[in-house]
Amino acid sequence: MNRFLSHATNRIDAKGRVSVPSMFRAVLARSAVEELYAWQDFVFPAVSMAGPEVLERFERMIGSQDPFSAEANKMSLLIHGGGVFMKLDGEGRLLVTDFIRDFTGITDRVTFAGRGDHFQLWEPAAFEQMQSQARKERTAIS
Amino acid sequence: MNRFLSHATNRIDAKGRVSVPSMFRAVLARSAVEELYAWQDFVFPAVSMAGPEVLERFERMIGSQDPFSAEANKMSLLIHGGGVFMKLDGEGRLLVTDFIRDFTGITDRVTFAGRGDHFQLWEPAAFEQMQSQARKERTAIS
DNA sequence: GTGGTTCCCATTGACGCCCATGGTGGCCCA
DNA sequence: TGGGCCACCATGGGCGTCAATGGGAACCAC
Repeated sequence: MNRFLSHATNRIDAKGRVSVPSMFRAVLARSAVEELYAWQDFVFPAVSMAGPEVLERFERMIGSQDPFSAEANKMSLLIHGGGVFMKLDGEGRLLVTDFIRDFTGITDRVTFAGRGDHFQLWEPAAFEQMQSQARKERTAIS
Repeated sequence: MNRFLSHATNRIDAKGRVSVPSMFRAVLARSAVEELYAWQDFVFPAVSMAGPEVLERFERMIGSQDPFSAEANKMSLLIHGGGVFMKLDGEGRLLVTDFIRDFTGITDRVTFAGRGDHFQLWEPAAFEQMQSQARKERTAIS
């Protein structure tokens, strides 16, 4: 099963690096992903990461629209302006840049959360809160 | 991946220069772009930049239209009248001219935003605001 | 000349690449 | 089943390189 599952919280070191959980790195390795596409989530204060094929999927969505429309322009503002390629160092760590910090509120610890075909970086408290919130709403439904 | 991605904010120095993020310069170098074509975005208060091939693409679009139509006329006004060539100095900086300042409202800092096949210069607060607005409107994406 | 550019060079801090260490869990073997 | 060994993962830090920024001086145009 090649999915991103579960969640874990790791510490950011003095140089601003954090280890990606080995479980997630294993999924990436199986898909032979070298470079990660990271984007600022469209709903939550979290940064999502996956292989470059996700970006291509997003770009196909834009491609189906009038390239000069305000709609396509705004969408590109999010997936291009709000996205970036990242790569891990030799030890499987990534640098927590301002691009990530400003959007998520992350300071010294990161919660990695699996989301199936991608995973996300959260500020630990924000993740806690979002998760219990989702649980509440879910029980209301059923 | 040869795309303009992500966003970053740099300071304008006393001479009115600003460094183009190295990530973007790398993309330009890979395409062997020497001279940049800059134009005013059709929707937002931002100045876009890319290699000259983008101008040629625009011109082909005009060429395929009735040369006496109001559409072709307006288009030419935007891409020719609203466009200019620029080049970077030895350190990869560009001069922030009045052409750029007047249209974008940029004063002392510039936010560079990747847009796939080109990148843009924004007044930092305006970018921030536009992006978060786009995010609110487009929650349907993911 | 005067103002605005362009071409160099200097500085400082950030980042990439490597190697080191400690802690934990799994596994093997007696 | 208890002990011990080993592999792997998270984390720390050194050091060389590069990017972003600042500023001097030559150069050009009006």
